[in-house]
Amino acid sequence: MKLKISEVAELANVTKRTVDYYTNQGLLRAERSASNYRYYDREAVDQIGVIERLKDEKLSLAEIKKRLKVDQAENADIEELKMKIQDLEMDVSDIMNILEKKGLTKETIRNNLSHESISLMQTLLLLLI
Amino acid sequence: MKLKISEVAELANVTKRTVDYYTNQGLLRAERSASNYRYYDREAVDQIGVIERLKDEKLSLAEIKKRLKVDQAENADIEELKMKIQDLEMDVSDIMNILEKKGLTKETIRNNLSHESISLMQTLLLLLI
DNA sequence: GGTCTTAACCATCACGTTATAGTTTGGGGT
DNA sequence: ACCCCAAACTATAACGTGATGGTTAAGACC
Repeated sequence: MKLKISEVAELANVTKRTVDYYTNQGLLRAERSASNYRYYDREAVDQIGVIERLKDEKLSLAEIKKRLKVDQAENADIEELKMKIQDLEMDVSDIMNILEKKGLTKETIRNNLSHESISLMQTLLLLLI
Repeated sequence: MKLKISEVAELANVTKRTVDYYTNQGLLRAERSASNYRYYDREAVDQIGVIERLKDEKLSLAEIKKRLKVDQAENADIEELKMKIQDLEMDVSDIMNILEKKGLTKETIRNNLSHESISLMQTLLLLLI
């Protein structure tokens, strides 16, 4: 039998809000009923235990999520990477097209691009060149 | 002169958290400094006033956002650009995540990334920095 | 005027909280 | 057994909160 959010929360010794948050962040998976209720299976309780332990080791939820993804998706990394890079190429050329057609300013662009993204791109280029 | 978040908040009679939230939800636009600080122009203060008034009429922020978007539909280009750039950001961070997780080599990456794409990214960065 | 320190500020994370609106369920009556 | 209802549960929105880790700006000192 599947568990509702408060049952999961109690069994895992966390609050409902925590289960809610983890679910929204994609660290926990839940079925949805027709009425949009979440239903978890028992495995979720253990999963929360793992998450809490990793948190004690100062990992952020984002990092924990990555680690969990690795455990479960182990493989198709390079295929994924290939596809991501294709997407990236398309995005970049789209952007450049827009930049050429419209006379948008440097500021307009920078205001819409997060600084993390810029530094990520820089890092990527540094790795490659 | 541009305003910082707490200045906007005080002038508009809302909390910083509210300004933060509206900004994240895309109801308010802010420039970002190199250090990632948000800088608003005074128009933002009035904008918040409009939002609060619409909230009194029981509109949700999502609905308010749509209404504001219509008002400034002239900015379709920028919206398009924004979305493209968001896609780009996601792609880049995805790629970096994979790069961090796996010990993929420079060669593996370069083999999957076209030469044109690299130079496009370089151009983009040159425009911005 | 330059440098150095420190208090005040800022961004983000990981939830907490309150309000609203919809859902499920254990009775109670018939 | 079937219908009705209130109590308990649920999802989501819109912030609030405390911790953490950077940033900026205003003096103090040289």
